[in-house]
Amino acid sequence: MDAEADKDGAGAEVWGDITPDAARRLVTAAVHAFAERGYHATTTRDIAGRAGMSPAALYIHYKTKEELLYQISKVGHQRALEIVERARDAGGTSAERLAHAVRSFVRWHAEHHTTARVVQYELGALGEEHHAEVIAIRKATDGAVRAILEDGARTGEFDVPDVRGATVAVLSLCIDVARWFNTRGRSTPDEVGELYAGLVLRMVGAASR
Amino acid sequence: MDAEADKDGAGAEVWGDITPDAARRLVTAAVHAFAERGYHATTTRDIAGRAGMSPAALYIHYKTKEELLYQISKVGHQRALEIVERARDAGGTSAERLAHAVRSFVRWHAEHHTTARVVQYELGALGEEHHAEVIAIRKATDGAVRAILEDGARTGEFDVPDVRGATVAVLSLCIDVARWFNTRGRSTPDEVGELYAGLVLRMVGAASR
DNA sequence: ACGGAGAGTGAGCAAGCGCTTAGGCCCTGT
DNA sequence: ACAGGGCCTAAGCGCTTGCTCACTCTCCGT
Repeated sequence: MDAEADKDGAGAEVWGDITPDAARRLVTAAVHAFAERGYHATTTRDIAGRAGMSPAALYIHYKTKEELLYQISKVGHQRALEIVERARDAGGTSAERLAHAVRSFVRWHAEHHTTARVVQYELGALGEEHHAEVIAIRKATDGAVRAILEDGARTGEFDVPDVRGATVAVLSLCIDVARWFNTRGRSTPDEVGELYAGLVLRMVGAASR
Repeated sequence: MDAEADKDGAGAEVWGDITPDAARRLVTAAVHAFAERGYHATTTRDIAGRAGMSPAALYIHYKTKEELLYQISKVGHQRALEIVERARDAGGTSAERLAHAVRSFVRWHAEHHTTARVVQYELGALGEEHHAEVIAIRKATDGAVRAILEDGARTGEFDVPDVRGATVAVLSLCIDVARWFNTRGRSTPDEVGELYAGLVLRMVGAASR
């Protein structure tokens, strides 16, 4: 837990290391615009305007509008993958690792719900090659969660007859947080993460231990 | 279970009673186009083309492209609401009613995943008034699920400390089916409904009874 | 002092957008 | 026989879109 306090979920600890300054402003502007209206309803003029520059300036830093989406989608997917891989490779019981995965994955989707919304719901707007690249990262994420569930099922720690189906359900539950979460709601990202970790442990039959 | 066999989920038992014939063809064409590419990326020419008519013909049956989305969104939301209300008002224990709700709600989202995708993920493209109308239906859906959970929590049938949070999680899990389900996948709508009903019962602590 | 690279702008192009208009075909009631 | 409404099309209007171009400004090494 380092420096954050990111009011709207599209902030520094995700895009902080992009240079030059104008390129970073463009990315965060695009994240907000894409999350609010969707990729296709966002104009390059809108992005440039939010970043405080003229429409033409966008093309100095990015070749096309789609490349801007690609940058957001790729980095976002990589961050999400790192989170579940860290949980998969952590120590402890399968239940602890699953709880860790859900807690941090959900917290990321809530905290960065603006970015996450673009990452999870705008990938259909990517070009063919970029789309395939992102799908590969998603498969790895799916694999990491499934690995935890398989471990727990094998050791008898979980009661999961359909590992593949349960994997889909767990990921589904977490991803959908990006759709409904908003900062003006009742719960904090930490609270949602904690609640969801508990719900998922019950789902896989690990709560009574 | 009446006449169905709806190959792609945008079919007869949802839009079958729209007249005249051309209007129905336009709606189903729009459902497919919106689900595939999203509302903003779909052109009126594309919709008309899929329906086998000229672009201008669209405006004989619908005032605007947005009104087409509104029709789809409103009818779809109403159908979804009916499903959970029927489960809420059914007889049996809270667990039976919850299982019924999840099973049929999930099955609907899987069977009509094309329609459901538009219903669940394109409502942001609606105009202000239409959006408000649809949000009201969604609140009613949320209320119906919460009512079942509250019943079970009051009678001690469920173990749910946070009813509001659990309601969000249950609905979230069901809705997200529309995003990932496809007919070329491993599971049928019935199978996913059954699996999810079981997972949700465990989530609310009702499985061990 | 000054040439060249990097970063930015104002104007605007070609294409595509949602939607309208003028007119034609065909069915129906009288 | 024929007026009138319902349904449809070809053509196209006004506008916005993603993106480009010619150009300017500022900074920096020599």
